[in-house]
Amino acid sequence: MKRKDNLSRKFTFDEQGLMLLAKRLKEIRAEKGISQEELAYRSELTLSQIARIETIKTNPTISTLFKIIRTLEISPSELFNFELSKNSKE
Amino acid sequence: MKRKDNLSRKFTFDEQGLMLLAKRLKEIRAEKGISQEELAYRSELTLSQIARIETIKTNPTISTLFKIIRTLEISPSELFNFELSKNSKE
DNA sequence: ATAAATTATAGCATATATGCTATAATAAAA
DNA sequence: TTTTATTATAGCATATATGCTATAATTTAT
Repeated sequence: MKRKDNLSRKFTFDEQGLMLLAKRLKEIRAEKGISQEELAYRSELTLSQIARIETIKTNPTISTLFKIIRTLEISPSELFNFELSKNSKE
Repeated sequence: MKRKDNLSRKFTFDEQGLMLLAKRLKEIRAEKGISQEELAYRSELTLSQIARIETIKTNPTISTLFKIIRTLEISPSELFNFELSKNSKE
């Protein structure tokens, strides 16, 4: 069988960052007064994906976020207007 | 069989945004004088993934970028310090 | 209180991100 | 030029992102 003893292989899921991102997205979406559904529609994403991002159920790709950024007519820096702690592991 | 006529289902790959991101990452990495390999090591990512990002071969997840941001000791806004055109499709 | 709108969950299918391991191609240094 | 370091490619395996479709839960409006 030789399954490759690669059990440690793990993908990243940065809770802290994702949490801050979710918060920021909710804020901006609220400011603009647009529903998840409308954001999804205008961004050509699905409602479920927007909801997943805001509830921290997914680790979105940057392209997905770029779509949202374009729809909200903000600059990337605005969505990422928060700080990460030095080391999430501590 | 009923394969579900879902041939239009497409994932996002925002060339323009990914290109700007790659450029920005290279810039910052150069400023800090750190090699792809060292960045990979310190970020707990692989060299191949860093290279893929810089050569626009992948659409990284935001958590992967957060790891890089932490390693470079910058704020998220610094890596995303660029503008996207209104609509990438035009 | 009830209807309507919005947000959150869920499960399945497919596309893709990432790790891992080599190797190749380039660039920098000797 | 010949090493040496750095960047770029490649292929396979596994984990996960996302679409799609319902439905449930929650919030807001009437």
